[in-house]
Amino acid sequence: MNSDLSDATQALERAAASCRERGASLTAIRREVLALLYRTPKGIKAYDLLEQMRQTRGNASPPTVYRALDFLIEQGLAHKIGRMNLFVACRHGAHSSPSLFLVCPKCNGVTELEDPDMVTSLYASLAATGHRLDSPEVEISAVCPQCVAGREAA
Amino acid sequence: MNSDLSDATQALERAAASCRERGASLTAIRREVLALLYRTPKGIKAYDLLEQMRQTRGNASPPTVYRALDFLIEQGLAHKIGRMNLFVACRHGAHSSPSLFLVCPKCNGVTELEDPDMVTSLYASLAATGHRLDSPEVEISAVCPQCVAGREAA
DNA sequence: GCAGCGATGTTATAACATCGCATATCCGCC
DNA sequence: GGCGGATATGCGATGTTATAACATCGCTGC
Ligand SMILES: [Zn+2]
Ligand SMILES: [Zn+2]
Ligand SMILES: [Zn+2]
Ligand SMILES: [Zn+2]
Repeated sequence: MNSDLSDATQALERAAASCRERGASLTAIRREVLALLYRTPKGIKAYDLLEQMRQTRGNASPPTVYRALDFLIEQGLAHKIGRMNLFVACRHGAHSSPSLFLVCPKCNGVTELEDPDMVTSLYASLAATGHRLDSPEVEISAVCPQCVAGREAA
Repeated sequence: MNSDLSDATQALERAAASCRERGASLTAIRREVLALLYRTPKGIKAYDLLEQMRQTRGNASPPTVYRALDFLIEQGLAHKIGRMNLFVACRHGAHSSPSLFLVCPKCNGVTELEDPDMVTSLYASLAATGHRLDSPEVEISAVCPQCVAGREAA
């Protein structure tokens, strides 16, 4: 049975609720963008997103999608992978602990990984040099399991 | 006394030697770009680099600098910080172990940090999910010591 | 009504990066 | 010296990613 759809719907409703709690609102545009992000778990580029948007909203323009993305990132609902100019939905409602973003150089897929031990070690390293961790996004280039196996997924 | 200059000169000569070992050649353009990277340890953008280049080489164009940067990155002499579209010289001749790149969101400065413990922990995390580390560049957003102290360096 | 405000529409442009093809330079070989 | 391939550079155009600037809409409170 089709649980993906209802999963996505539930996730959208949770997202809307968490925005409301913070006094922000998940408007129709933002909701559509977030839904598209949910549909492409490996990440999507802003202009591909724009193209998708235009299918239901002919007048969508770059600011339309960038504004929605900025909002979603502010709300912790999405992340940007700078290395690849790729945007992904956050897999963890709203996480306080940083995530590792594993970017596969073969298939360009992104995997979000939470790992408390890593983060502990990370904090220690940074503290030792006087730095303070700022964002929840740590980008790492790492070949994904599929591509390690040689299957070179799309 | 002015040891920066001779340091940079030495570094350039080491770089040239390591290129030669690999059958590559550090040509005049590439050498100039690398020298500019050495002069801006916090990282520099491609088009700022281009502007600098034009002061001594009026006909420099975007491909001029991007080609040189690609070469330097291939040779392990420079790194790209995807998050910021910033390029930095590698602080470690040619390093096999990955580095952490701490990008300060206040001053946009980049610090390259080698930390074996972190890397060990990182390998463990990745192996646990079937990933294999690919590139020597791990990007982390972290406020630098100067900015932690509130000095908001340029 | 009508200010105040957040969101959106719209146009243009800034900023970053690559392509394609011609020319030049180097180097080993005849 | 002359040739041929590989590498490097010049140069114009183009492609890709992101933001600036300004107008407008729709709601809420007064
Ligand atoms: Zn997340
Ligand atoms: Zn992959
Ligand atoms: Zn390095
Ligand atoms: Zn700083």
